[in-house]
Amino acid sequence: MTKFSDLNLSPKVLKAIEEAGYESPTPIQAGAIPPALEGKDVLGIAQTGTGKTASFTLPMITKLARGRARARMPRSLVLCPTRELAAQVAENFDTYAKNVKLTKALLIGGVSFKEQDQLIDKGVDVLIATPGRLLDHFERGKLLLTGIEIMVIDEADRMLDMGFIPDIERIFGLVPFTRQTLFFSATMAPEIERITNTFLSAPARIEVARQATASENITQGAVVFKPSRKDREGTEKRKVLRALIDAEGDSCDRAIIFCNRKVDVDIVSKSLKKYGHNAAPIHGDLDQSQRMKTLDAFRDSELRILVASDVAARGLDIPAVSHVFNFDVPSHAEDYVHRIGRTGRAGRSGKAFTICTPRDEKYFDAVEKLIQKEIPRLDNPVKTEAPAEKVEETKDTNEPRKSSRSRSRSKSSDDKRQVETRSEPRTEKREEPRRDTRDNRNDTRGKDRGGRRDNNVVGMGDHLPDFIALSFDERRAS
DNA sequence: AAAAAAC
Repeated sequence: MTKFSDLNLSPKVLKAIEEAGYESPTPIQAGAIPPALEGKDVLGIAQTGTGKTASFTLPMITKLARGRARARMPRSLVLCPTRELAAQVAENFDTYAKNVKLTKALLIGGVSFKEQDQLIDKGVDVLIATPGRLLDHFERGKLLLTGIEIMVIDEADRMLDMGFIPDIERIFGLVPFTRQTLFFSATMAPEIERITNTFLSAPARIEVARQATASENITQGAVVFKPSRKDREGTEKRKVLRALIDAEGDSCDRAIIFCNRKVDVDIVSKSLKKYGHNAAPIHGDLDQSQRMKTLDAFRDSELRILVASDVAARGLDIPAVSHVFNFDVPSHAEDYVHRIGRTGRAGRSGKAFTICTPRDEKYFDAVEKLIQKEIPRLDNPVKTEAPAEKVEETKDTNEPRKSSRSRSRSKSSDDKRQVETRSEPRTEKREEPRRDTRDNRNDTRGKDRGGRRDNNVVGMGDHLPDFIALSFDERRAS
C-alpha cells in the first residue's frame, strides 16, 4: 500500500501528516498528489468524505513552501461554494502547514472586509474564498490575481447548482494563463465537462467515485404517513421525528436533521429544544459567527443534534454522525444521497431515517429510483393516533373528523406557530426531558477529526456505501 | 415549495 512518504511531499508536510495521525493516502490522494506536485492540472472526480481536501492542500503546501508572497498578490487561490466549506479548507491548511511558513486569508461573506483587506495587503500565499466575496474584493481594486500560480475549484458541481459558474468563468479570466489548475467535482455534468475542457490543460484525471466498498453500512428507513389534517402536518411530523430519535436512545449521539426550508429548520430546532433535546439550527439566514459556533459545538460533541438546511448536506467535514433524519424528502434526489452520506462514513455504521408525507411522495419515488433501492418502510412510531390524544387535541372543535373544514379556523395563520408551540407539549405525554450529559462521558470524539487512529479507518476515511460510489449518471441510468 | 452566495 502506498504511504504518504512515497509521494514526494516535503518532509515538513509529511511530519504534519504524521502528527495528525495519518499514514496511508486515500485513493484520491494517492492519485492526485503526484501529478499536482509535478505541476500538472488535475481533474478529480470524488465525493465528499474521500479525503479530497488534503489531495490538494498537501501538494499546494509543498509547492508553496518555496518562495514568498508579495503584497496584494496571492500565489494561490482555492474557491469553495459555501462559507463553511471555505473555512474547513482553511483549517486543513492550518493542520498541514503548521511546520511551514505560509500565510493565508479566508475571504468569505458575512464578515467584515477590514481584516481580510489587511491580510491581503500584507501578502498571502493561499487565498481561500467563496466566489462572491472574492469578486467583491477584486472590484474594490485591492486584490491582484495576476500572481496566482495554483488555482483550485472545490465542489464544482455544487458551484453549478448554486449558479456560480459565470463567476467561476470570470475568475478563470483574471488569473494567469500559465497557472496550474486543480479541479474537483463529485459528478461530471455536461456543464462541468464544458468548463474543464475550456479551462484545464491536459489534466490528470482521477476518478474515485467507483471505488469498491466492503459493505453497505447505512441502514435506511422511511416512515410514510398521512397527517390527520393538513394543518397538522408539521406538528405530526415533529412528533414522528421525536419518536424516531427517542427510539434510537443513546446510540443516537450525533445526529443531523435535514429540513427543506429554513423556517422549518428553526421550528424543528426550537421544538426539539423544548422537548429537552440538545439541538441547534444551521442555515444561511443565521449570521456567520453563529453558523461557525454551532458547527464547532457539533464537532466537539457539545451539541448532539444539528438541525440543518442543505447548507450542511454536502462537503462539510463532520465526522462520525450516528444518524441522519430527513424531516422532509429533498426535492432533488441527489441531495438525499448527500444528506445520508453524512453518516456511515469511514467504515462506521450509520442510520438514515426519512419522514415522508403524501406531498413528498413523488420526490421519494425519485430518490428510490436514483439509489436503485427500495427504502424499507417503517411503522409509524407514533402510536396510531391514540384516540385519547385526538380528543384532547380537537376538543375545541369537537366535531367528526371528516366534517368539512370550510369553517375557517378562528386562529389566524399568523399565530399558528405560537399555538402549535404552546400546544405541543400538552398533546402528548411529555417524555422525561432528555439530558444530554455529554460532559460526563469520556469524550474523545472531538479529536477524531484530525487524528483518528481507529483500526477500521483507512487513510482519511474513504469508506463509501456502494450506491454512493456510483456516479450520478450511473445511478440515473438504471 | 427551496437553498446558497455579495453589499
